[in-house]
Amino acid sequence: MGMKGAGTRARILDAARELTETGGYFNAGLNQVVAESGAPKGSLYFHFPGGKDQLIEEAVRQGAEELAELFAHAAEGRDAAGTVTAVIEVLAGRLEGSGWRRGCPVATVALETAAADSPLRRACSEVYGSWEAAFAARLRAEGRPDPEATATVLLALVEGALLLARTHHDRAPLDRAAAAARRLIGDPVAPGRPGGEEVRTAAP
Amino acid sequence: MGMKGAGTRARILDAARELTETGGYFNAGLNQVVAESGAPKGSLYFHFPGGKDQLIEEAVRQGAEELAELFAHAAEGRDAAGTVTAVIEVLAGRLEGSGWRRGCPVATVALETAAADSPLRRACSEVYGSWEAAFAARLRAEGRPDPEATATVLLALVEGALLLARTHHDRAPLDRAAAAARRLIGDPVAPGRPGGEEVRTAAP
Amino acid sequence: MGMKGAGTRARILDAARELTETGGYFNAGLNQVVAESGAPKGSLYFHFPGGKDQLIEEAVRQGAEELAELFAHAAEGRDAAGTVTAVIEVLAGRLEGSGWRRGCPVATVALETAAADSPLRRACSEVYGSWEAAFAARLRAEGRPDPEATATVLLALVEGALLLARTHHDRAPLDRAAAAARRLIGDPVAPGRPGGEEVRTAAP
Amino acid sequence: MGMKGAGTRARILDAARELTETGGYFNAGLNQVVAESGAPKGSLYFHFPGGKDQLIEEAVRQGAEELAELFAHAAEGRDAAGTVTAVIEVLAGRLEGSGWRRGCPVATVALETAAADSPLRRACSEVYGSWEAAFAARLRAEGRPDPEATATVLLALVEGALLLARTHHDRAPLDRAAAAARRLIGDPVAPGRPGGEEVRTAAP
DNA sequence: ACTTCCGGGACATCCCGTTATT
DNA sequence: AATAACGGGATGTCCCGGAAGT
Repeated sequence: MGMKGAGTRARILDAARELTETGGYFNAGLNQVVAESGAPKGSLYFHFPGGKDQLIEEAVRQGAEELAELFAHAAEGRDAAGTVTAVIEVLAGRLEGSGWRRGCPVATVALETAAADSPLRRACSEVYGSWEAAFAARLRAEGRPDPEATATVLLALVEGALLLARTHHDRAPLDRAAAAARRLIGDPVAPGRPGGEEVRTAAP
Repeated sequence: MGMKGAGTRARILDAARELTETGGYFNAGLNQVVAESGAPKGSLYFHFPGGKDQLIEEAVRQGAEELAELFAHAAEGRDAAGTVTAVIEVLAGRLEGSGWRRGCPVATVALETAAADSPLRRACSEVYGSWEAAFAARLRAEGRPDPEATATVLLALVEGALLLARTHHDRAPLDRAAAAARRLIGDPVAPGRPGGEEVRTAAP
Repeated sequence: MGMKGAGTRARILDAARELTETGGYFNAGLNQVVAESGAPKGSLYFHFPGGKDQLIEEAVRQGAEELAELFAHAAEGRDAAGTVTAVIEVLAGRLEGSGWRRGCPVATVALETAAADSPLRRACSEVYGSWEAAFAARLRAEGRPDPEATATVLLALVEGALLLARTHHDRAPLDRAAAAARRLIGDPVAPGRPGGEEVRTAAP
Repeated sequence: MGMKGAGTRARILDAARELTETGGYFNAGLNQVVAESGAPKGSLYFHFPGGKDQLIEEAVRQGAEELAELFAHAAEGRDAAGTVTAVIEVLAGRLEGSGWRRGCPVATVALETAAADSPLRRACSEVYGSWEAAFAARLRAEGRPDPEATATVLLALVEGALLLARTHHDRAPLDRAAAAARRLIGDPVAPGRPGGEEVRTAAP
């Protein structure tokens, strides 16, 4: 593949990602993708012989990868609670700064295809699974109890808060979710005091 | 309105609600709505002169109303924590029992229209707001601190868990969310001990 | 027919006439007629069992009748040349004053149906014929030569000028047509000097 | 543009022009255009991305261009009066020979869109303006007085006569208009006698 | 490796006319 | 005399995919 071809492919993918992130699978009309990317229509099926589904799947995966890097960056030098706070802060800024367009790049497509058993739905499931795994690893490294369950809950909390914030055009749900996430994770683990009670949420 | 008309209108709305719940705004093609409801096509714009947007908005509101009644029923004779547990239990059953089709009747449309400033998005926002208010009232009645924030967080948690469960075709996220919700709400309020510390999440 | 019925019928006809005059047969959608007249839709086929064609034909005839009265009024106390001038003046005022909507109430429908052999086209032909006859009678009374041909030419001139004025959004074509019409009719007929040179258009 | 594409585009345009000429904007249903041209429906929006309005505008302009060439051909070797006579003769033949379908390719659309402020109406206005200018130039070259006004009047006369002839299914109005046009233009300009009185319509 | 163009179907919308009901 | 609701077809538009032609 020549350099020009790679550039075209990347621009197509970028346009598809943005449109998908904004409004889901059906919002990303191929004509619009072609128009916004400036690519010729014929090129689309050269670069994405699998058609629209392949294009959207790659767009979703690329958007997910972008977020994964963001998570990794937020985790540097922070414990789990700090990481979640930082991640939510970045997500809130992204969302508000884009006019409430850029939320989770996976969620809309996931819901639109949830009933089917398509590769697209499986890709979304895979992405969510990888995020959960990444966060669970982070919690496990800190010695938190039941890291898998907590990771799932934290992801659900973030996704749900993103949904509410986008719908209300108001970042408050994200801030409230951040506070709740800190409570769910619990206090910083003191050195030499491996976890076991951190998830207690109410005083005896 | 005649009896026949009311029946047709209800059937149209039912079909639209089911299709919307399954896959969002674009999944609910009007042709399909007409086909599945058995209604004559000419009647559609008689009953919904506002076109598809009016139809989908009413379908979303109807689906939301259905869930609100479910919430109200789940709350009878239970405290807040028990209510959330019961609600999630019902949602999980509904979701799994429908072949992962019936999740939140609002979420998909909310995400698809989040970027726009349409009446549809505002309707979704309104519905979420009413759910938050209902749950906040429940928490306030028990004397829980900061009931608004907690209600938002609980709704986000449920919505996010529904999203993950639908995407994974696995109810585990909902069960994990239920456990986390109980922790977030805290212990039952003892009589004579009005709230104030219930949101503490870790022992000193 | 009761009074209320007559009123409804008249309002329907008025709305149809206005819409037809503005943009022809297809511009007068029955739904719009019903909406603008405030009449119930069911009434339409009670008052006009012949359907849309009957309605539009009556609307065209009513518009034509209105103009015929206008012509008759303009002719009072004027000779033929003065009448044409006055008629064009009124038409120009009507056209400009209505935002270039009210031109000839017959022409658009006539052109739209010219190819067919429908009652509608025949009605238009009839109306034009009656206008030609009326003007020919006026010319004959003044002793002008070949009144039928001149009447046809004058009508053509007026209709063509209305068409140009409406299209250009500029009344100049009507004023130019008025001047030409005076030239075509010629000098006032002197008593005792029966016609023969009246069509001279320039002074010696 | 490939050869095949150009052919398809031309056939679409031809069908649209014929249907428009016959009965105006609404008579030219796109389905019928597609059917009569034999073009694939998908090609329509490839060749005319502006949709129906673009198609009809181009059809009107093409019909107008065809007539402009006809005028130019009729003017060769004839003075202004002879040109008008020849033009009307050709128009009458065209009209009668087509079963009263082919009149002015602009008029119907012009009237249907006269009230709006659409590009379509402006295109019609432009076409009429160019015809007036062409005829005014012809008159000016012969030294006729006030060529612009006369050109407008002649165009109005021809358009009006076409309207009447189409409506009546009778070419007489055109013949009468031709005679009147000759009178309006006046005698041939004698060499060495630059205009000033040429608009005299009757010999002393 | 890319463009033009074809292909036909689905979309939401609006059309005109009719039927039961009152 | 009028009303609510039906009935289905036509409209213009846009869709995604593939084929022909460089």
